[in-house]
Amino acid sequence: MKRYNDTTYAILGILTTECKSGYAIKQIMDQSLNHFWKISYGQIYPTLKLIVQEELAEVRTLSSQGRPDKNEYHLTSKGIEVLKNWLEQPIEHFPIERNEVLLKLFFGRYQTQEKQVFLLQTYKKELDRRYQTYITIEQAIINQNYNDEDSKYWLLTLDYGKRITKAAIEWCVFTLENKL
Amino acid sequence: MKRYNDTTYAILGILTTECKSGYAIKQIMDQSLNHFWKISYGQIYPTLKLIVQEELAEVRTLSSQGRPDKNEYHLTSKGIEVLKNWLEQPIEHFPIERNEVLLKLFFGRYQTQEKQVFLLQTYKKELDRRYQTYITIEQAIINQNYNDEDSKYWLLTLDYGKRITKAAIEWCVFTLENKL
DNA sequence: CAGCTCATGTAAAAGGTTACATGATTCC
DNA sequence: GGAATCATGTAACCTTTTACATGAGCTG
Repeated sequence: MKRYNDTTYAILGILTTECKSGYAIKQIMDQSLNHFWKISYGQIYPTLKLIVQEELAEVRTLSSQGRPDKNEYHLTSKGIEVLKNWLEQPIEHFPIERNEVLLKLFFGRYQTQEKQVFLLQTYKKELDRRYQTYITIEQAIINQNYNDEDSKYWLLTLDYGKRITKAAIEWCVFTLENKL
Repeated sequence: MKRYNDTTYAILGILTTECKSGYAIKQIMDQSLNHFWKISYGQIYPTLKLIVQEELAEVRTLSSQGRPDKNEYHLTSKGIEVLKNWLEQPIEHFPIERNEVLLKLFFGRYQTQEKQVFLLQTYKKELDRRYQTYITIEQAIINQNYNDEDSKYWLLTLDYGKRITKAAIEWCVFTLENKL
């Protein structure tokens, strides 16, 4: 079976939900998947074109008065097959995050202690902000989609985000208190 | 001050250590920075060329018999200035890791439970392997470089790696036991 | 004598971001 | 009246990976 990149599979996956336009894909990405996947319009629209070319989805154009036309993409059975096949394949590349904060700290010898403290405090603020965002999304999913089959899995990914973020916050606190 | 990309700063930073050739940069990357930064030869050699062009480092070619010539790159004072300046700048992009495991789990509805379990077990194995690697590197740093000023910071980044990885492992265990 | 390590490098392709262009509606 | 939202899309650019090329010495 022909292979596509992960971005294509991510979009294919989102097309199984209510989100069926380029704009809606971007929205759900920024809201619900933001902690482990993000994507720009510069990828979304060309990828949707590819998906139609490959007959993984069909496009239906809805012209609403006033607003620009909306393209709705609906998965074909081939599209669903391709998605399911990808889901069954073992993971090839386990993620290694690129972390600019750690990169700077790695060369901390060339920085003043004051700047190091500032770096970690800023990082901690960002992590705190994220943690709160996850809780907000979690509540939104629990309130809105409690009978949706998807929500179980969405909550699992959020739990991951929360745990990782909490560990990172604890590292910040510990490092600021004891290690610099 | 002229801006370069993070890869350039990473290499600049490594050139402050004993590692001064393209090959040695790749080695330390794969060993000590691997948990938050990685890089390929396809980036290293062109970037080193750029660094010399920009007069951030000077190159000294050592021809050893038998082995191919070795290029040693030594930072200029301008190079050190550029590095220090970057270290002082606030972080622009806080990392968002792309996680294929979570992406697949997000669409878990289209996968069998059996495959979900396998996915998480494989991920856990990889995380366990990583955790062990961090401990090994930690020991190596403690034994070899205990009087090196850098080692303090290197251990801090390893502590981060360990904490994050441990949190991820705990999520795997919890999810496998209660949530699928 | 096969395979690994040391050592440098390039070219093509893939992947991704940013900036731009367009334009109506709705909210403050 | 200005800003945000809805909505689509492209082009240039930047970044990164992969595959290739070369070749000696050392290890089992």
